Amino acid sequence: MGYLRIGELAHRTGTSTETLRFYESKDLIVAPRRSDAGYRLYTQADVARVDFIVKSKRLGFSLKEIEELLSLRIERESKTCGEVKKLAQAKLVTIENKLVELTQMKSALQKITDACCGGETSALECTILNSLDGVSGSENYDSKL
Amino acid sequence: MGYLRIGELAHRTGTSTETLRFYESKDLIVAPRRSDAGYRLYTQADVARVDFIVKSKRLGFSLKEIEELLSLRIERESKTCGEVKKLAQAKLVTIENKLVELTQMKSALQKITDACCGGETSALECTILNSLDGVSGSENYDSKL
DNA sequence: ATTGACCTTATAGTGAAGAAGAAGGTTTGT
DNA sequence: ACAAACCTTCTTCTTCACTATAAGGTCAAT
Repeated sequence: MGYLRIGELAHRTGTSTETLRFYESKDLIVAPRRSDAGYRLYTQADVARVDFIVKSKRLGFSLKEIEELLSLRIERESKTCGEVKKLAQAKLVTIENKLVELTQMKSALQKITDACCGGETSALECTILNSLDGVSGSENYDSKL
Repeated sequence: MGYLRIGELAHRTGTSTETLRFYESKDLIVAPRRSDAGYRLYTQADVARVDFIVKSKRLGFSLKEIEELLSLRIERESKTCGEVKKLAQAKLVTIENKLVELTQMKSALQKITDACCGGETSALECTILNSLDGVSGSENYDSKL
């Protein structure tokens, strides 16, 4: 009971059937069992997995990075517990950097909406770059992780 | 004093000269003044602008979206104060959604690093999808903004 | 004055992430 | 029983965001 065909999975996750087959070809989702006619049959676990992929993409992760996140698990004899932990911690740093940058961006936008219309700041100076002054910069980001 | 040529700007922002010319062709950066020989001469403001572009890209914004963010300013007769404010608020919603998702991802990864090695959870169950259970889902995200 | 490291434009090529289409098989409703 | 709406594989096309190459001009040092 409860199997989904590819169209239904696409609908629930806001993707398309082509995209799902593409993800399968890239090993982002595991090849599901098939019906007698050869139709793909998905489960709820697949819905969660695809949701995760969609979300991660919105956050700027590439499919390759998403694969790494999804394969963060202990695989007997292939990956030790410590290795997984190390990888997860590296990803955590990436995410924390993104959080900082997003937060800066948020407060810059808030400054614009708060101050520029009816605020004391001159309207012509209200750009996101002005609002970011003092936080923007190429310092402190390890582009390679 | 203090002008940068394209190579120096590329170096300071972690981009390349080709990328900078490409951004100029896409109107993401304003065509700078030129030297007698036709060399592009950039200022500190350009450094900030490119830094912003690079950062925004890491956060999953497309070049088109970045252009929108950068053009959030009152342009006499083309955009009113209220229009800018409305746009900025829409962007704010997008960013807040990203913040929520990133935060969920962060705590999922923290669960992995905290619980999986030496924790009471069975090592084989330690995947990011398990950690995300209960928060993952395709609910509540306005994909169009 | 010439070498090397810069810069110029223009055009072509690449990789990621799909989207579209062809040709055909399956399932469901009427 | 037959049409509509699914599904299958395979191949080609598109968009985005660069990246590389060609052919040449500039600048600073030796």
